[in-house]
Amino acid sequence: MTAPTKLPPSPADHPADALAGTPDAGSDGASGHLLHSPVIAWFDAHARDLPWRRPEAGAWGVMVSEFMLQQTPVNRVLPVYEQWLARWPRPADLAQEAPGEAVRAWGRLGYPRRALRLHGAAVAITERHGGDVPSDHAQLLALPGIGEYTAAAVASFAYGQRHAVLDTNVRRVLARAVTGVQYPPNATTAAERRLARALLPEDERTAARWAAASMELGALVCTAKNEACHRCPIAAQCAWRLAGKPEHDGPPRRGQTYAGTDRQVRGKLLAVLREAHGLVPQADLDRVWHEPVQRARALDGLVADGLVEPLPGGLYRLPLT
DNA sequence: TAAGCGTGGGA
DNA sequence: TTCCCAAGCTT
Repeated sequence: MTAPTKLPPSPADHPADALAGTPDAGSDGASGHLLHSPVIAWFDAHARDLPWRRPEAGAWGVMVSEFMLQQTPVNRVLPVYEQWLARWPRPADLAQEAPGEAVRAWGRLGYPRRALRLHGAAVAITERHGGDVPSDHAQLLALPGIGEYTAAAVASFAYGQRHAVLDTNVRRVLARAVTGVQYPPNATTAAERRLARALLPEDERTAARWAAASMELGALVCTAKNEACHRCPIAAQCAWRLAGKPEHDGPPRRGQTYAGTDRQVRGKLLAVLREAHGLVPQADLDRVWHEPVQRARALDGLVADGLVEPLPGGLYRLPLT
């Protein structure tokens, strides 16, 4: 039970009701939703001009951006996104490349398995969908590297469909504005999905607008730290703020360990492979980490993941197939 | 369900 | 410097 002790007297399983104008009022009618209208109006005035939001980006551009933005900040994605789309303007262009080229072009965005999966998705789109990014949520979900969030995001942003787009930004906005807590749970819960669905405007175009707007609000105003309530269009209705902004209790938010882990070693190994042009001898890889057991384990992991291709004679390269 | 998976910037 | 965080997915 994550509901705060003090909330408007609405049924616990239908918290959205508390925000509708009247119990039976449509959530997107001319009367406007208590959250939708101000957030969408704010978005119209303050949305960033990001390349994947421009019409010419197309569904492929949206999809590429969503892969790159999985756990990577916008500012770091921007230059790589531009180069990627210039080089591979359509899924089929990427599909005919070696997967290692995708890994190399991915650069330092992090989590390079995403590059491999994006390549795999491009192959699947070319083979199964005639080279066009599918608009169907289930077909998107079936592609490698696409989970619940990304499928909803592509369907909504690229095709204007009505889906609950529940990313970390939206989760935080809903946790605060509706549930009245500082942070959402570590893992997405059924209650959060229910709430996001309940808050979805009926009208398809409005729903898509709401998805982008609520996400942007979380990214620019309702941030994890140093939230800017004075710039928030729904500060007056925010349950968390009205409750006096109580600090997160409960279990500590899961942190990410990195220093000294296999992950760090994998990163160093792959950096060598990325920057090399020809085949890389084992000795060049051995130089990145002093501890041989962990080094070997990390390299084995990269091979197992398909990020590195081992060749006879102790040589390595990014995958050709 | 929880752990594993990169990288770099800002507080 | 250290810690926290950034449009998640997969197993």
